[in-house]
Amino acid sequence: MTGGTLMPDFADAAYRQAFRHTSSHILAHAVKRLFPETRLAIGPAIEDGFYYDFDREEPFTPDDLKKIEDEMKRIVKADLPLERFELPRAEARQLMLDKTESYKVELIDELPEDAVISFYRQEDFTDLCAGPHLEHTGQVRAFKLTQVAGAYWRGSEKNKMLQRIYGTSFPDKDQLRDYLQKLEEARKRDHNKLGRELGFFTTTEYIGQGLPIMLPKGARALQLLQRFVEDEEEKRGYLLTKTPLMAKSDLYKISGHWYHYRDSMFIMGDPEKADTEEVLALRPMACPFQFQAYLTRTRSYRDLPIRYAETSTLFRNESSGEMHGLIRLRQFTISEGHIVCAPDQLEREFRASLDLAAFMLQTIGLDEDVSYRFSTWDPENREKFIGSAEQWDAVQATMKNILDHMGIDYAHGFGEAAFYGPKLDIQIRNVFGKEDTLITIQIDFQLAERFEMFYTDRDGSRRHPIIIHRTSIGCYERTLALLIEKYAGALPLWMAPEQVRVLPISERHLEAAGQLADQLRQAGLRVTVDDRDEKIGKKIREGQMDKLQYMLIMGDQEVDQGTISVRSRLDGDLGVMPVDSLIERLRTEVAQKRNKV
RNA sequence: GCCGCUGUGGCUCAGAGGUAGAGCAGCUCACUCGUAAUGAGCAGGCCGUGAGUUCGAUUCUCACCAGCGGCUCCA
Repeated sequence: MTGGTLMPDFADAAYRQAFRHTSSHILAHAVKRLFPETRLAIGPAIEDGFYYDFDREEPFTPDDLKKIEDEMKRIVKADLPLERFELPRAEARQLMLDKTESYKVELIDELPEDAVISFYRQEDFTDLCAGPHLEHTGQVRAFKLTQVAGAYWRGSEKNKMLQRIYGTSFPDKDQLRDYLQKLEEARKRDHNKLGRELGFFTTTEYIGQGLPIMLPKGARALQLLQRFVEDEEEKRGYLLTKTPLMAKSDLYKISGHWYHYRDSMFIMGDPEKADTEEVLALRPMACPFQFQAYLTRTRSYRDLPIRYAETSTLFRNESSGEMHGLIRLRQFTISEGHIVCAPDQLEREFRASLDLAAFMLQTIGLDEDVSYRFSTWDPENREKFIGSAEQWDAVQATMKNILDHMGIDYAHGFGEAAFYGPKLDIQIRNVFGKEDTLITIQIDFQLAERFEMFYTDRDGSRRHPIIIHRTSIGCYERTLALLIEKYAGALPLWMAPEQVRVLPISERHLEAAGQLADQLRQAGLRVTVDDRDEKIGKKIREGQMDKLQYMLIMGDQEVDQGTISVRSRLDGDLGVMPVDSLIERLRTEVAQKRNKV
């Protein structure tokens, strides 16, 4: 390896990064050979591969990708050495100017004064690069270009959109093949495909983007999740509210949404006339509504904390390219709650909120799949946030303190805070590896003041409470999406829309099957009967494809003996058992909310 | 919103400048069946929507709608 001393061990992250980084240079080299007019932007290694951003008038077609891959193969086969060299700033700049690489010139100009400016050269291809790299292009034995996508220069939509070519690479063909195969397997779990196939949800062009129809299976699953969340919150001292889905612009003006969030709001009427006429808007968040509940009477420190919870449906006018399956929607429902508390209660309530979230994740089986992100403001971007720097610094320090006390291992989300305060986001990756926020817990030190929310303290003084905005299970639709992916559509029994299906072997067992179904329903189970005139093999096959956890076979033997033959999705034929034992078994599994993958 | 790809019966997909096929699903009939597909027959499509090019378009062009992968934004 040049510019480093790492052993060629692909399991080592640093080596892997150099490997992928060299791969991106090979990609850029091939592109420059085939399309010399292309300008180079940047080309880093990423988690499972690499990309390179190019500026070229013509879009790269799938055909071009093949040609580029072939050219890359030639570069690999030539086993070109990568040479590192350094240049003083002026010469470095001139080199890139000579090559008309304007993006590289821009990068050089922004390097700090004392930066070492290094380049890597393979044959006639030279790229500004800190390295490190592999020694020869021949080491990249297996690679594949996976897709082309648009990406803004320096990640800002104000800049030109470049073309990004993604690829992945490995030391040998077997590893590449395994990786691509795993990717293929993962895609079979894609909730957006599986969820539709299994009949959880659908969309229609007449209703619109980001507005799914929850079909009976999906609706039932959501209902089960909601009941669970609402019951658990009640146990933990939350008070239920049910607030309107819309309000006058006046409410959002106080909260600041009107000024910080308006582009994402559905507004009925002319927003320009909001100062003189009644203009209603669908709510993008329920916080100001619950604050109105708090304001119905004077509050004492003895009343605090007050924990409000609501299964709240929200509306956000997302841009067209942002909607995705059940992950990003224009109308969605979250387990929203606001805890109004005194400063000395903050840590305890924050911990309790996180404990509740952790309990939820554990119960639905996603606890192993999440990561934490501490999202703070960006002092350079004052338009996006309200409040003073002193306030932000203070509350962020408080929050960091709490998180560190709790020993939470978090990443830092710079500039990712809500406009009114910092957050702890619980992040999860979907089947494509894309990260989204599942749960969020936010500390708000602004809105109580704006809404003139007070409590009377021990000494008789009026103080503003602090507010924790939190979700306990997050957005229900998003959670369902991740559950479908996690369990490949086979939801744990307690939240399965159809828990058991009775399969009569022939027509003469229909009556007994119906009676069994009734008996199971009496025991609180969700049961159907496959009463079609089909062979048992076919019914079982379709039951497996429907991802049923349990199928019950009813034939002569069972009718005679008063037993039932049980087939479980995971363990196959469990043999016959008395109906009472079956009911006991299923009820226990439901009561324990058991998760099996 | 931006870049790219896609859009043929419920689903998976063929197809070609002269107005459409297969498998599965559905329906009917026969079979009454023991742990992942019984057989035969029938029916089902303004080829996403609108405009343009053309003697003629589902096939070519454009716009819109919807779906997908990114970017930006975000629960």
